[in-house]
Amino acid sequence: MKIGELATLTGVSVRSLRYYERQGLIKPLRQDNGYREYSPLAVDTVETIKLYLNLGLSTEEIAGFLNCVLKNKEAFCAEVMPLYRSKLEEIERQLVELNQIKLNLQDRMASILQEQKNEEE
Amino acid sequence: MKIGELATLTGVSVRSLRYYERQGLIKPLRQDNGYREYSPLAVDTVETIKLYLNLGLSTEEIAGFLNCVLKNKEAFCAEVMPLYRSKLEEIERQLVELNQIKLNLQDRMASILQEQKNEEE
DNA sequence: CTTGACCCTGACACTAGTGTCAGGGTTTAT
DNA sequence: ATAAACCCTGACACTAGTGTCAGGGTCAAG
Repeated sequence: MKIGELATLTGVSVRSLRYYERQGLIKPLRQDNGYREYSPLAVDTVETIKLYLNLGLSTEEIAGFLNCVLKNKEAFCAEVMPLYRSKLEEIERQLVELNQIKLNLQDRMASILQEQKNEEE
Repeated sequence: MKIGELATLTGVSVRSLRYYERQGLIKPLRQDNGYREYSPLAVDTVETIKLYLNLGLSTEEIAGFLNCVLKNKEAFCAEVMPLYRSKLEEIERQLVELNQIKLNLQDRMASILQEQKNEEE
């Protein structure tokens, strides 16, 4: 199939499909006229890419194990687990940071409200 | 004082001080030789900028109320509260999203571990 | 045989703050 | 008077994925 068809089937833009190719995630054949020719399996590949992107992995990270997970169970691919671990740590760091900001914001909002209440008297 | 001195006093890089100026946050005078000349009050200004940056506000947002909060109590500046509210909402959206990713990651990690345990048998 | 829909590559823009370099001027202390 | 340390502006890089445009080729239906 051609790129537009794959885009429609997967909900991923043509632009992004070309980007994934450049990142080494998917390697379509080429027709004589230069058009990309995707196998029907490419739909699975793209769905898999979407799944990992939604887990916060980058295309570069995904490139490191995509071939493996397309052919095997995830548990078989040794690259995956360390990546999940470090990604989880990263997420947790971000959660801590965001929660701190949230608390600070709430403190300051409470102070303002209190201040305004005092003014009214 | 000159920019290097202000940088040392505040812990903010010279580069960033120039950036804050371009963003309209601070307006030093100029000496005859073109050097920026900061008043001692600039230290407070920069500390205030740091405080708001740490709350997740952008330089552009800070520019909208910095003059006011430098001269008044924060509660006096009407621009601040709506900004805090929308920033808090944004933070909460991000927290939800990150927590979802975290749960998904943990699920997948658990699946892999379970799978590997099954393999051992 | 022409029009519209599709495809190609390459490139710039965007976020937002910071690092860093080039190329050049000034000041301060030796 | 020279070297070190400081200042100036302007510009590119970086993240990471996507939008979008330019300029051009291809294909299918009328």
